[in-house]
Amino acid sequence: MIKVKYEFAAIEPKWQKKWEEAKVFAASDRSDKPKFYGLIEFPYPSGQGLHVGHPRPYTAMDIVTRKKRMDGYNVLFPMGFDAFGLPTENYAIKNHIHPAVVTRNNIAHFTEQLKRLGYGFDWDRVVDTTDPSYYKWTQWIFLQLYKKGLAYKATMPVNWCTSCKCVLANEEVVEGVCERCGSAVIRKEKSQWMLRITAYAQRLIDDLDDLDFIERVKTQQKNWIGRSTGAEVTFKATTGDDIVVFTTRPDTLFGATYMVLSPEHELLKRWMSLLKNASAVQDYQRAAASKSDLERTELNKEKTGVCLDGVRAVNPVNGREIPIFISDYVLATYGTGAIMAVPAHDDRDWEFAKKFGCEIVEVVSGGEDVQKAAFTAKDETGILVNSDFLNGLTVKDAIPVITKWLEEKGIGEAKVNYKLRDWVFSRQRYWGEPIPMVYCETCGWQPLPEDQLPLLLPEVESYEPTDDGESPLSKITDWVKTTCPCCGAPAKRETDTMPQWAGSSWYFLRYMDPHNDKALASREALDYWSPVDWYNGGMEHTTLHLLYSRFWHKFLYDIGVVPTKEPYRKRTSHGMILGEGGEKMSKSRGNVVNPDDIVAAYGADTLRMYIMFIGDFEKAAAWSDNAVKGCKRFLDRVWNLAESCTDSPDYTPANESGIHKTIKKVADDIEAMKFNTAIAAMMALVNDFYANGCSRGDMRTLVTVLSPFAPHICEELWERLGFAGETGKMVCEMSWPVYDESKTVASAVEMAVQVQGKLRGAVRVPVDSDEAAVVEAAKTVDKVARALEGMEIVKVIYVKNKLVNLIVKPGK
RNA sequence: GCCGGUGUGGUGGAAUUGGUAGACACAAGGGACUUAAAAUCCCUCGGUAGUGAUACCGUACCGGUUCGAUCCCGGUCACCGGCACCA
Repeated sequence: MIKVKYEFAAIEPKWQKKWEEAKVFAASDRSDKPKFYGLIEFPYPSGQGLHVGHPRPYTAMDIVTRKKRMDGYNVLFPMGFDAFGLPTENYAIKNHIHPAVVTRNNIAHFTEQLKRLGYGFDWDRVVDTTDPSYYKWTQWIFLQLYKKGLAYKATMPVNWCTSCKCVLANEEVVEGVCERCGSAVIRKEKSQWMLRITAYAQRLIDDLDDLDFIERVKTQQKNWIGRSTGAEVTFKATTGDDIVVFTTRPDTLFGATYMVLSPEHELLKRWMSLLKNASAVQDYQRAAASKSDLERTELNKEKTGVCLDGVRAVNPVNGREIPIFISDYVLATYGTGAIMAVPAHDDRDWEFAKKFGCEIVEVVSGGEDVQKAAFTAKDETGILVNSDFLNGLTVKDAIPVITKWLEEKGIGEAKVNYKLRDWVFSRQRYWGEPIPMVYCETCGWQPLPEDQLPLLLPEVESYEPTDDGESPLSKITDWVKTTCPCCGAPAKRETDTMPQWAGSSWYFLRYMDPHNDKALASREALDYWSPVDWYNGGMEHTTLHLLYSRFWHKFLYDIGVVPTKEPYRKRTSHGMILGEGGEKMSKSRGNVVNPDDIVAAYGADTLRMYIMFIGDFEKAAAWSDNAVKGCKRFLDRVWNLAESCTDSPDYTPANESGIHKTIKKVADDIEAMKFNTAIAAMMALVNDFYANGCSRGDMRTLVTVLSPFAPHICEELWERLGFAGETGKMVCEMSWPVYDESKTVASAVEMAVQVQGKLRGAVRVPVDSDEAAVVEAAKTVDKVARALEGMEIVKVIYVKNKLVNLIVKPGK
């Protein structure tokens, strides 16, 4: 047999061209077939081009959708580009090229690279978030949000990235620094457009229950939304003002021995003139304001604060007067920005009380001495003490009693709080969707009439962000100056743009009907394709893109635009591809692998095979150049089989059982995203073909089941073996082969024989042999016979077709 | 600190979720072919002892349940991811 290496460099472009010409991957909007919508996260078209991380999810979903087509589904598998954003803008600034031009070039480069990998995308449905015919609808959705009161302008302390010169959403701040550039994030008072995602907090939690999302995505989203139940309680200040606090432990109200307000609390302004230590209070406020988020959290070891001298509060349950502090361990942005402190039963309050000498009163017994440590258990171990009418109750029972009491007295009520904050939606940058709002001195903020959409980004000379925190658009006076849609008087446009997450929050809807200029998509298309059946993407988007897009979708559902309350039925996630040493790939480490190089050296099919064979799809995996060669070797071996196979259309008897098993195994593994074991099964089958010889019939099935993974070589083999001529179809248009369950089981099985639970040998017996026959056969095995010598069998454990375990004791 | 996950040969990883641990690959070693190299093909490949058949040990560590544990339970350690003063 002559061993040759197949000419992937000629074969791959040939089939890519044929697929494109025949439009085999175009989704049909009308079909009798069931629909399947498979989605991967569309890339940001960066100047560096495709990274080897990209092909992992893309190849996986390409395999899933190719398989679904073979199963008879009408498949939608689209691709697009999430092209607004800072890197393009920064590149444009540096090189004096318009971001739109940069984007166009990058998209062209990405498209070329993606096509070289042989993906079955429907290229007629490409979306680009920076295309005015696309962002018209992003703006339209914003206007609907505004009309329903879910978009509002508010002045508040926001996260400000000192390097990007731009505000960030809470989700974009990671460990106190900017998620993108790693620079320090500070608090800055700014007037911002906000989206009221908090209005959907409960539904975003509840509706997870019915979704087929991997568990860690669900828990991560729930943790991020951070629901907690408790009560809001009003304390009276000695000035007569109300101080409202939120607590999850209303049962400990009798143990509240002081209060703490956040340094930003608004009552402080009102009280300032009454305070004898006003200057110390103001110093503390200033110090807290100038701290970055990072400093504020880093310094969490040592509590700081100032006691107000001149105003005190009254505990409403026992009438005791208690001091009020300000401290930055109380956050302005959570609950009411004020707390009642119960040092006996809260670690933070305890620590603060020790430092400032506050009284520590035990109100829940069952723990250690509360003077030595806080007792925080919320379970049945604690019994209320020193708490008047609550005494003797468990914590669990006391909570409803005290809550009811507070409600009856009109000083409190049950309350649910969320960690989730409203979404800061303005960015002071150029390369984003303009926010379609106009400010009029007399009418206030007015939405742009929908017939004026899209509101186009104007041409500017400089995209440079400004140091004063204004968007570059603010300098385009011609564009800023407009008239009020309401009264016609001179007015100004909003000059901030939308964050990158805007366009990606609804793109999957546009794929359903990408060229519609009357609506974001037609009702028929939405009804037919919704929801996305399977969405694969990165874990890093769990609390950003995935949460935002669920929110927008729920809103669109509420206003009757989309037919489903959730956008995605199933969500899976892939692990990262690391560099050769197991470290993250980066230019500075010099361990970046360029997919183009791999395609040039080994072909796209080899890259696809390797990236799927590399390991567990959900886990991170380190790149290995050597292991790539193993996959190339496998494809060469498949190629060479076609030269040597017999003409028989039937399965070779020795291969038959293996073929049936492999058809089933590969199908099951694709569904479970266990691509590595699917490939292992095909490798084992090919090893059998080499050992047993193979027929044209064997090859027909092998090529068919391998085709979703390595589509180019399989099309070529399909043609060369004559199947293209016989069927008039490409292999990607064929049906998935059927397997015969009865033939997946061999006629004889090897069963393990154990004595006292220890493996002593194996017997080959007919399938489904009964216990007695197997035991008799087992006794003839040398090692078993030796172990049974002088023993009496007292018990037999028999597992059909698996093993037999003989339990013995010394005989006579 | 809280939540979630992982720990298996020299390496990546399998094991139908309680039933023969190490499939399939990579690397390594030996051999064949070759003037030579590459490629290809064949053999070995968890550890210890033994020429050998074989025996014992072995899935991070300690213990438990079971005829039988990589899998279940309790405890310990290590690493990874998320959240982090959220009242």
